[in-house]
Amino acid sequence: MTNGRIRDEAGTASRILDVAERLVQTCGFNGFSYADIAAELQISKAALHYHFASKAALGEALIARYASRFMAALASLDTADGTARARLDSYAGLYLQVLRNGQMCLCGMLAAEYQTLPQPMRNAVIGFFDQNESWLENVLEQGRADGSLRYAASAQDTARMIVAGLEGSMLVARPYGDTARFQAAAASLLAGLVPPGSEPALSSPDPATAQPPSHPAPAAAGR
Amino acid sequence: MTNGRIRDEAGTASRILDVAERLVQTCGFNGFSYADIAAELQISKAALHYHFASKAALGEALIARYASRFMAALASLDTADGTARARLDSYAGLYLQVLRNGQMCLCGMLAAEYQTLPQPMRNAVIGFFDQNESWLENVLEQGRADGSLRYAASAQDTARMIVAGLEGSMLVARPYGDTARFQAAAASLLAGLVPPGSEPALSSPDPATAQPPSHPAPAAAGR
DNA sequence: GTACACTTACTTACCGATAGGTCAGAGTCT
DNA sequence: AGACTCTGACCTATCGGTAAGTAAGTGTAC
Repeated sequence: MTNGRIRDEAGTASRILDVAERLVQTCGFNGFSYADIAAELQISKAALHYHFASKAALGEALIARYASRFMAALASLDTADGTARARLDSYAGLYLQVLRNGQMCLCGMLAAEYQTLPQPMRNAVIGFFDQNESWLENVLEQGRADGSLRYAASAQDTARMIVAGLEGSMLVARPYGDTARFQAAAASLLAGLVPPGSEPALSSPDPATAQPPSHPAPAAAGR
Repeated sequence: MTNGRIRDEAGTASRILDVAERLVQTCGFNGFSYADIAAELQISKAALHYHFASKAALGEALIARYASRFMAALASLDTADGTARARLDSYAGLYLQVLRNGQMCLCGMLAAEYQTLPQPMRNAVIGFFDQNESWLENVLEQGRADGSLRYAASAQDTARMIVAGLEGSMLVARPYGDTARFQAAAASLLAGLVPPGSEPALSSPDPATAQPPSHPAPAAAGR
């Protein structure tokens, strides 16, 4: 009612992005087709091409939106008060949220498929990691200042280690369908950054509430 | 001359595995086709189906051979004397060797594509990680005994953190085409496991010999 | 030792399904 | 009328996989 849209007020383009994003994060960029999106949205493949001329263009839009949202989430972490260490935990929590949906980080997935991606997508993936890294560098330096974090290597190397460690924790935990696995790995990872005599970093998986590993059949639907 | 083979003494099946392995580690299981292998070996696609009835069967054989070789490498690390810490460094070195070829760990790549894999391949991927984890657990416990390693969490959680951290370091470093990035992340990762007042873990990248990042064009050929 | 049966390791030709993509036009809104 | 959004029909290329055939080697009987 707010506007004259026929279909949905959500906007077809953004609904396409929603579906495509989920598919990439679940099956990879080479693991789905325009037909899959069209079927799910019950529109024609040609309609997809109207909104996104090519799959490569869709991919670019996908990364752009994902990165913009992710950076917005990081900016919102910056406004909340608390130690750098707390922000680092929240950062890991962002990854956990994605994994809870049975999904991989969009850019982590695309990093695996990097060699098969068109150049503009490659650049965007690199850009995403660069932005994460520089945000983390900032947090790490603040953590060194406020005493909530302690690390021997440079802030840059440590930031790279954190990005890599969290991406890898998602990558490996997802096949097991076990978020506790991610939490344990992440906690163990960040434990190396905590001054001695401090409480554990990321909340360790509570055996009472943690979902048990669903080894044969993880969350998301296969194909 | 040793036998009556016409083609090559290497054996067609193993040459198929060689090419397929490289393709999976570079482009992913969904990123190459039987035609790619056939073209490279200059044989027909049907010949591939003679040796491996389906792509799924090829994938299973691929993981089996990769895992068997990897475990053999781990066993050989066990025979060499030295601290647990040294074996941990060598373990990270195995990953580095793969990355130097511009490749991802086979099972790390397949973990990303997990949702699209046939069930037997899924089981094999899980098995690979389980084997790595238990080998690492062993090393970690020995390291605690011989005093060369120190970690707060359980050996199991720490082992999972190491697998995840190294896989993630490969995943992220590869798009940058920069092995130094991997080395820095791995060193920073393992630094958390080293008793205070000890030399750094994995040899940090030497600025003199390290290859510079090849941002626009990494090593392997695109498609 | 040579004829015959059988196996191995392929090839050529082809299949139906699906991939990403194009194009002319129809329906709807302002 | 014109812009916007979308459909149906269609295109070519490629996907994994199959059927039938063949050249060369192996094993066995006589």
